[in-house]
Amino acid sequence: MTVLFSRKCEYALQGIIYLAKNQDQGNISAEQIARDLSISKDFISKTLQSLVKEGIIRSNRGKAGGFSLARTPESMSLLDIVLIIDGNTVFESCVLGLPACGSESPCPVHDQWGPLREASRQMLANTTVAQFKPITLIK
Amino acid sequence: MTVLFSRKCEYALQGIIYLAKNQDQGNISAEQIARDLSISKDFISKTLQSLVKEGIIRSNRGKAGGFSLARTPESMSLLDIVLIIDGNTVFESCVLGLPACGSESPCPVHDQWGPLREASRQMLANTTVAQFKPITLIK
DNA sequence: CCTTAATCGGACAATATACTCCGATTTTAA
DNA sequence: TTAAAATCGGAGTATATTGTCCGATTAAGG
Repeated sequence: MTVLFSRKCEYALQGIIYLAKNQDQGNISAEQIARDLSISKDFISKTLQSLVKEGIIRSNRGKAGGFSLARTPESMSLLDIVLIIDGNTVFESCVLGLPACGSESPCPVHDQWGPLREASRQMLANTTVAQFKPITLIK
Repeated sequence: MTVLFSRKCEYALQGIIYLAKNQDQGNISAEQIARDLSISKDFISKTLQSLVKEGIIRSNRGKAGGFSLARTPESMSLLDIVLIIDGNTVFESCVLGLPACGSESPCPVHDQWGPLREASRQMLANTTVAQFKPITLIK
């Protein structure tokens, strides 16, 4: 099991953080990202393509092509990426999977989970990709 | 994607809550549980067998057999069940999946996620199966 | 114009999770 | 003793996720 997000989502986050860290290099190939982050080139490539479709990053084909940010890293929150890749079901449904749980007939942890979920959401919404620039991505 | 726990874990929680609610009936068959919770008989059966192995619930074969709680519902926390089925990786590793993240070199959300994770854990640890007795499980 | 290097897209393979089937065993009770 | 009803265990199937392969397309540069 992943902690909270899918593997694909985790890679998307790592990839976009990598692009922010190396923003000055211009286009960065999937090959380079894959090598430095120790993940599959084809998989990170596919994942980044999803972000391209949403306009979060840009891609250029051909020689000297690659990926680059489409906006400033300061304007991209982690939540933006999470919502694109995993959607927002994490922030909805009952944490215990109880079908009848809801505000009208809450389960015993419903009212406790709500604030925790909201705090997680805020944490992701208030953290920008730019804040990861000084962070080491590799082990 | 499930919210936080595997489907199997969610079923285990629902199953054990069902047993607590109907504790006075003695042995309860997987068939009855499956029917009332609208989940597969074979799957809930397998899932409950995991809990039997851990001594959380009891099982009896043969006619009039079925499952029943091995301890009082007041003494069983949600965390007990979660740890048995899903383990505690949810309460460890970096929420973003960053390989290098840890207390010595934390990612930007590391210090925020820690308390949230701990609060989730406490929520599960402090909530007993008994508290779900008045809760409706079906939709 | 040709080679090289890159994304793109579709199909495919591998793995993990979710779920099913069925025969063996156990127990109750007629 | 026999039939019914239940778990147990092992194997198998289905589906979703994860990861791979490769040919088509695009662009740069000699």
